[in-house]
Amino acid sequence: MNFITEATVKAVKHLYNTDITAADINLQETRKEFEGQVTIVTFPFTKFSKKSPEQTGNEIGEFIQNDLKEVSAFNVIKGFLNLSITDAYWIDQLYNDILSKGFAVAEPNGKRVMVEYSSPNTNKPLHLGHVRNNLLGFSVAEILAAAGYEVIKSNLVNDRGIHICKSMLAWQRFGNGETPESTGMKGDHLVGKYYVIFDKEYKKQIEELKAAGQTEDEAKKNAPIIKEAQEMLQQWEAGNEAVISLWKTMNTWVYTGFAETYRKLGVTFDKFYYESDTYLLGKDIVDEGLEKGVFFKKDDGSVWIDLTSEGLDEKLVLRSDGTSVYMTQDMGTAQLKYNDYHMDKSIYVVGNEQDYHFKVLFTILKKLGKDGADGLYHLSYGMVDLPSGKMKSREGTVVDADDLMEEMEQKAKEQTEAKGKINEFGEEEKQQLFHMIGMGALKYFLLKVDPKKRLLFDPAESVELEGHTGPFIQYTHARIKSVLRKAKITNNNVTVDKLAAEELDLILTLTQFPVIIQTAAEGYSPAIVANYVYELAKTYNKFYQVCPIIQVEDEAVKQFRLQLSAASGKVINKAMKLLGIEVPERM
RNA sequence: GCACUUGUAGCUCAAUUGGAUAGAGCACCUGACUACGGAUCAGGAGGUUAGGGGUUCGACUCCCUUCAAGUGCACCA
Repeated sequence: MNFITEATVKAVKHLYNTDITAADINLQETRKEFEGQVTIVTFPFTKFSKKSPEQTGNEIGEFIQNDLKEVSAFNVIKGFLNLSITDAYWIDQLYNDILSKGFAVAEPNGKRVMVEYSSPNTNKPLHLGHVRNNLLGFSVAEILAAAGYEVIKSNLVNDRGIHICKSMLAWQRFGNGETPESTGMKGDHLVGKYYVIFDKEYKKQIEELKAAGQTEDEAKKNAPIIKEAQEMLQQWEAGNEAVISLWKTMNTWVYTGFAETYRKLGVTFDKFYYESDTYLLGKDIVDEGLEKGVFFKKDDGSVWIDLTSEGLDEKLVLRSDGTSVYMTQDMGTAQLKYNDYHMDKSIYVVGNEQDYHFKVLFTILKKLGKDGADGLYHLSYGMVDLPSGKMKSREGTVVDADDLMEEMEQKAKEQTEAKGKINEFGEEEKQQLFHMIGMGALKYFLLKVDPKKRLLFDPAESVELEGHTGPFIQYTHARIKSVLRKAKITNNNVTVDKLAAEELDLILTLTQFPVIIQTAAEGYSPAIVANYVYELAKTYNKFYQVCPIIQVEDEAVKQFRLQLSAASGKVINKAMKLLGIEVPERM
């Protein structure tokens, strides 16, 4: 729509002798109830036109209509100038833009971005909250790549700390040598089982101590099992061979399990960082900060930064005993990542309970004048709630990722078999399809909501395959493919005299796709893509209902509609790919 | 208590970033196929955009305020 903007700039210059830029022009799609396809909001121009909005609109409209052969008519309603663009222009858009190879393929913008997501703890399996994180991270990475960035997907694995020692200790104590092989359990689930066992035992001991007269706080500190876990952590840090060996063994179980979950989720990573490697980093940055006067040292030796002038608090960056805290580590890891990749932007996909932490971290790095500090962004997302309330691991109300995916596939299987359209599929082909549909439902359900909002996960609604869902869009794709199987495209450039309203709508929607990608990339929001592709599928279905394709007699019209269908299928496929969702040929 | 986030139809979500009469899906009613795929389409009903003020040609969107929900405010990660 650049040519409209240019003509508007020209019109304003000519009529009112005022220079404006493209940014001053508010272009939007014309609302359905009015004539035209493109609308210019002319209220802002009245400042220098010194005329009523209507008169201003008419003058600009007249100028543009004379200036551009593509503009066939215009009308003005209040401060809205609606332009009608010729069918010939839209048909040309279909062939030379939408159906061209380069459509919605952004030029590389020469910028590199890292998206860090997933970042699991290695003491328990992934749950629904992680699923939201993983899908968001993966999709944002795809969208950024489509918008022209070079993308590195990274995963910072939290593989050390007291929580890991808890699982290790409980396994040592109560495990009887169980392994994933001996039990047939997925490794991450097995380790998670012992994390739960630890917690049970810990609670039991707390109760015992309380019964013996200790306060809650005392009991929590003095329970023998927690002391043992702490001791184990110290041994781990001291490099005790037996502890390290157990740690390696159990972590390997977990990684094998995670790899399976990631594979099913369809997410991938280019680079893994491990906290066992990075937890000591950042101390040199503390020194640097002290030198630069950004940090200060208290009498007890602890190091702080004063952020009260930024509206934040004082924050500890190094303990009085010289050991690191979370912040120290994250400063060091940020530096490490930057040294590795020199990226222009660095996205952290982390839940919104850490908003404050990242605000502080980014402020510190900026104050230190670190390279890349301006490109830091916390993609903060809301928690996932269940209809019964919050997910709590200790109360066993978490939704396990593996179980969830299994259920979704099962539901997809039932529904698909009931339709009976894929009876000739082989067994493996069927399984793939069920997985595709089940995951399509799950992914779409989680991604269609604005990331920053809390998400209510209603299991009954999530397995729904009708309405505003992933399978609805997949179905539309399968339907298009079915049409294209039955009638072949033989003419690649056929034209028609006049477009039906539904055809025009469809082309208009299709042309928006590149803009949608850019908007989604700027806002780090898969939801924008998700809502767009739903709109597109609906628009296609409407077209499909009203406009016969194969049955139409006029061969030119038939060919044109086939092309339009092919274009729709292509864009649906691409858009869904940005969400990490596959679309089937039939279902 | 302080800070941040959120609040839109009965429910789950949109709204081109300040634009026209706030749109979809689910649920509820009414219609459309012996088929170009009905996992679809057309229509009906459903709203004081949490409440109240303000800013302006124009406010779900910006500002102030009240209310409600969530999260954070460790020498934990």
